[in-house]
Amino acid sequence: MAAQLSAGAIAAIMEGDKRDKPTFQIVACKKMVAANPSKPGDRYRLLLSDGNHNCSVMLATQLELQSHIKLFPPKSCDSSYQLHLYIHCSYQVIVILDATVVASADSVNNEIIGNPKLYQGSSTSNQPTPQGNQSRPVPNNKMASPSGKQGFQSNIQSPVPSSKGSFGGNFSRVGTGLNNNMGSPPKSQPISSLTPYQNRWTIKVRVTNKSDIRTWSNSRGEGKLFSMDLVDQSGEIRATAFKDQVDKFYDVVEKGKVYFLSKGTLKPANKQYTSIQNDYELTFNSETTMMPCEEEDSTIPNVQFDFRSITQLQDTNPDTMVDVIGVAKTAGEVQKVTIKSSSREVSKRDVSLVDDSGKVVNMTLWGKEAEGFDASVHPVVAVKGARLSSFGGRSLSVLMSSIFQINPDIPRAHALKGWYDSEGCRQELQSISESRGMGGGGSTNWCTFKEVQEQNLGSGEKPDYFTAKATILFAKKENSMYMACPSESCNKKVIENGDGTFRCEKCNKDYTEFQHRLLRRFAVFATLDEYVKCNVADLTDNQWITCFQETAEAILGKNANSLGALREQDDAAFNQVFQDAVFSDFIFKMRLDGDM
DNA sequence: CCCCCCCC
Repeated sequence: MAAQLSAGAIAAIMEGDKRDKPTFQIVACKKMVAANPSKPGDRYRLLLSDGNHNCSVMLATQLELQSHIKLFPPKSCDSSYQLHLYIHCSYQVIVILDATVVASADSVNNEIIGNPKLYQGSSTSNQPTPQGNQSRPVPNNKMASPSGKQGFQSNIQSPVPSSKGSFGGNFSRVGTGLNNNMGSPPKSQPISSLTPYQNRWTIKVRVTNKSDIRTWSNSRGEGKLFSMDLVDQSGEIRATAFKDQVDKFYDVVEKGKVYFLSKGTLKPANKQYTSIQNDYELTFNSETTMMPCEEEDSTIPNVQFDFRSITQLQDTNPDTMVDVIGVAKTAGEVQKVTIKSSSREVSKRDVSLVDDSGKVVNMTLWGKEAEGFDASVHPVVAVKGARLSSFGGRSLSVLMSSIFQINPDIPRAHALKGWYDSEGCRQELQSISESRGMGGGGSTNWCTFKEVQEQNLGSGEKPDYFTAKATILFAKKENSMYMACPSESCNKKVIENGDGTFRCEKCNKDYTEFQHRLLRRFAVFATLDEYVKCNVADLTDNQWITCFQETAEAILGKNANSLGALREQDDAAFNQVFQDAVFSDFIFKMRLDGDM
């Protein structure tokens, strides 16, 4: 028994009417060129028939609907299927958000029902394609101002199967021209319906995050950019403005505000750098317009988190971006660290984050967020787009692009705070981050130097870290000490002024004293226990390593200042210190710098 | 067209 098609539904939908769960037949199916070759998700365009008309539609990729595709693989494109469809119609493009098979191709003998003609617009006289009415006037966002009057309610029956909750019906249909009066509110479509296949659209979005302006310079050129996170009921997307667009939009865009945003280039998103849930991201171009929405529209949500519990982080691949929420149980002191690549100094603070999955994770804050953080009141911390790393097992870093919120007013935060105050604060929770200074731990990368070579460690752009048991073979004592600035954590080499004072260029100050500092080079031989047995005489795997102050002091068993004094007073004893270090064994945690 | 996000 063949199901009835919803005759006339295509024309009705295209002309602004709404149809609940119309039934169509799929008369053709075409796999599109992958939008993002690195992503397995394919994109399909279907030719639907309501018995009267054909219409080309897109399947939304973000939906679990992809599983339906298995029912009509490209091989059997010519077969006919009937689908019970929930559709969302937006600017000249119908995007299928959900569908149910109600009849197989076999049940209609693989034949096309009726004699459908391509739908070519409401006036069928001279519209060559369904896109043929592009020549009609389009809403002019510069003239239009939102009045709060709602347009066509798409009234989607089935919520999008997504963690983001229900897919509200606040999207409007635009652009068919029929009910498009100039001066009416800008019509918008959902973020989730944006694709590279459609280039005229308007979305109504809240800016939930806005970056500073950043400049870049590389082999492909240089320029400046800023990026922002945009959210509506249907989802989220990241947008970036370059160069001229920075000048045009940076001051217009205000975090938290709602905008009508029209036109831009959609391109595949690189998920490596964001936790924004969209296969695409948006690049502003010369046609892009962005109009503030005059009145606050509370139907446009704010930041959308997709939290993972701390225990789940153990099973999440490192070097990905995650959303996390937890209670700050403890926080370390602010530390000043010097960035190797730029010699820049930044503040960092490690925070222990706990949640009701019963686990603790270490999260690093940087800069002002590190300096201003107070864990004594155990605030709830929510982060969108924290970087998960494998350091110490699993740990987190809050990036410049992350959204970092303290005590956000969301249900999950209140629940966590309640859990912490009533029981969590007294529980002994297990950390998924190795505590600092520990030599062991499941994640320690034990290597011999031979293995370091075999694995090409240190050949990437980033440094590699490994741990080796090694024997000191030789301690080079020449030029191993220098006169350093006496001020704390400066360590800059001072210049002797000749009058008994010492100049530090970094501090721009003269001092009456200096401190000795060590910068040591040791030849070492790395071993693993079974490796040493057969290779102890083989010194091909020796390695020069550089040790800074604290490590060198540990190896030599003397602090730098006493060693400096010894050098001046007793040359033989000074030399003996270096001799004594030879053939002693240590466990070294080493950094092998990349990009050498 | 960025995608650096630091340290152990």
